[in-house]
Amino acid sequence: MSSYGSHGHGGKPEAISCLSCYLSALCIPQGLSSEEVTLLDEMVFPPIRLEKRDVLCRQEAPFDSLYAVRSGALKQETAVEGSENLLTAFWLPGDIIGCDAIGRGRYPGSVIALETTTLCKLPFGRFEALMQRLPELRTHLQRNISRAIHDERVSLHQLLSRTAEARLAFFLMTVSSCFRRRGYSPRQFRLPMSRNEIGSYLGLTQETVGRMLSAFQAQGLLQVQGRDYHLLDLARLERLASSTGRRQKRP
Amino acid sequence: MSSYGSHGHGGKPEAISCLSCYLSALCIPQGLSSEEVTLLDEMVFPPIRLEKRDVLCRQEAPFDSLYAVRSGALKQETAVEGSENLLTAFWLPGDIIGCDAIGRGRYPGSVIALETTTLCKLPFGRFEALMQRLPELRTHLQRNISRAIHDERVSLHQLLSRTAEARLAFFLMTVSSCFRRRGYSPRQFRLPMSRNEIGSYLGLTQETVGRMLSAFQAQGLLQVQGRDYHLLDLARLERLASSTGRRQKRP
DNA sequence: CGACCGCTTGAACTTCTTCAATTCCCGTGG
DNA sequence: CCACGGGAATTGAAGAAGTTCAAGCGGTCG
Repeated sequence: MSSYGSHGHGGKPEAISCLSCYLSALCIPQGLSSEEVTLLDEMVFPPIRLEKRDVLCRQEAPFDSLYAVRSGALKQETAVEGSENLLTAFWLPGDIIGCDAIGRGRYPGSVIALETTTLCKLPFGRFEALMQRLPELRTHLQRNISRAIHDERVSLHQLLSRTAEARLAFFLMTVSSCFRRRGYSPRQFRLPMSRNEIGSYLGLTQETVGRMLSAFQAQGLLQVQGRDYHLLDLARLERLASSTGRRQKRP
Repeated sequence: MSSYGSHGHGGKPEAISCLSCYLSALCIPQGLSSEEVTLLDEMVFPPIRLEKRDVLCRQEAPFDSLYAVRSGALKQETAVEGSENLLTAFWLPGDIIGCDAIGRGRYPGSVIALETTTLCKLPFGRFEALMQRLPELRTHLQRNISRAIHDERVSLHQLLSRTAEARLAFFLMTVSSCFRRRGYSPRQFRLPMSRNEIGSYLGLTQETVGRMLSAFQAQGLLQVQGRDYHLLDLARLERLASSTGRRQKRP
C-alpha cells in the first residue's frame, strides 16, 4: 500500500504521464481537459509490473484502488460457494480494474496476470477527492460503470441461449474489436489465455472450445495455432456471433 | 415528460413520501438522514400507474429519469440485431430502473409492466443537482450500481455453465429472497411472468422450464399451479441453485 | 361458443459433456 | 544440448441434457 513512493513520477527511468499515454482516449482521462489530466497525473502511482501468475488482489481484500491496465492481460476469478472458480472477467490494456469493487468495498474476485503486465494504480480515496473538484471525472466514471452494466448484461444474456459456435464467435469478435480500438490488428493476435480459461469464461469445456476452433478452421474462418489466432473472415464470424439463438426454427 | 405536474404531492388522494414509504430501506433513501430524505421527497413525482403490457420506456429513448418500483413488476426487453428479443431484467418493488441507462444516455431496452404497477419517477437532472449537495446520495447510488455489476456478472457466469435444473432453482431462490427482503413470504408467491419469459431470461425454452417445474414438483421440492408457486424445501432448492456445474464428475 | 394463448407432455434428434487416449509443446534439469 | 516431464491441446466414442416439433388440454376474453 505504501511501497510505490508518494506520488507522481519518482526516480524511475520510465516516468509516465496520462498526458502522453497512448491509451488516454480509452482510459480515465477520456474527455478531460489537459489541465484536468495534469491533476489526475499527480495522483497516479508509477506503473506496477506483474509477471505471469502474479496476483494483483485477492478476492474479499478491502478495496482501496482502481487499476488501469497499460499492457498485458489479466483475469478475474471469483470463488462461489458450492461452485468451482468462475472466470468472471478478462482485462486488456485500457481497461479499468476495480469498478465492481466500489460497491461492496471489497474486490469481488482475485485478479491474476495472464502474462507480464503493467498497471497504473489509482488510490480511490484521492480519486474521490479529485472527483469533488472535477465533476467531469465523476460523470465519466459513472458512465463507464453504467455502460459496463448494460454491456455485460446483454452479452451474457445473449450467450445464455446460444450454441458453443455462437459463443466462441462472439468471444473472438469481442477480443478482435478490443484490439482494434487499441490500435492493434483485429485479425491477428496472440491470446494469453488457455482453452480452459476461455471455456470457463463462456460456460463451455475446453474440449468444446478446441473442437469449435478446429471446426472454424476447417471452414476457413480462421487459422489457429496454439494461442496465435488469425481471423480470416471477420464478416462471417460476426454473423455467427450475432446469429439467432440455438437452432434456426424451420419456417 | 411534463404530464405529471411540477413536483411534490399534488392534489392526489394518495399523497406519498419517501419518509413513510415501507420500501425506503431498499430504495434510494437508504442511509440518508430524515432531513435529506425530505429534500429527496421534493423532487419525486407522484406515483405513475401502469397496467399490464403498458410500456414505461422504449429502447433507445433518451434517458431522463430513474424510476423506483413501488408495487407490481416489470420486465426489460432488449432487441439485439440478428437475435430475437432478449429478456434482460425483471424488476420488483424496491428496485431502481434506469441505472443501466445513465452511461449511454438512452434506455437500453423497453421496460414493460407485467401486471398493474406503480412507480416513483425521479428526474435525473434534479437528481444530479441534489447529489451535488448530498454526497451521501451519490455514494449510495454509486454503490448500488457497482454492486449490480458484480452481482449480475457472477450470477450470469454461474448460469452459463449450469444445467436447466440449477438455473431454475437459482431463479426461484433469487425471487424468493427478493420477496423475503421486501417483507413478503419467501415460500409462497405469484409470479407475473410466463414460462416463456422465465425461459427467455434463463436461456431455456418454455418447455424445459415447464418440465423442470414438474420434476421439482415430483420430488416434493415445490408445488406450482399456473403462476402460483409454493416452495416446500428451500434448503434443497438452495443446494440445487448453488450446486456445481453441469454434471458431477465421478470421483 | 369459438378462438386464442399459455401450459403440459411425448418422441425424435442435436448438441455438448464426459471420459480416455494420444500428441504437442515448453521449460527444466541432467 | 538433449532428454524428460508435465501441462495444454487434440481427437474419439458414448451418453446425458436440452431443443425442436407436434399434439392436446385448460382457461380466458371477445
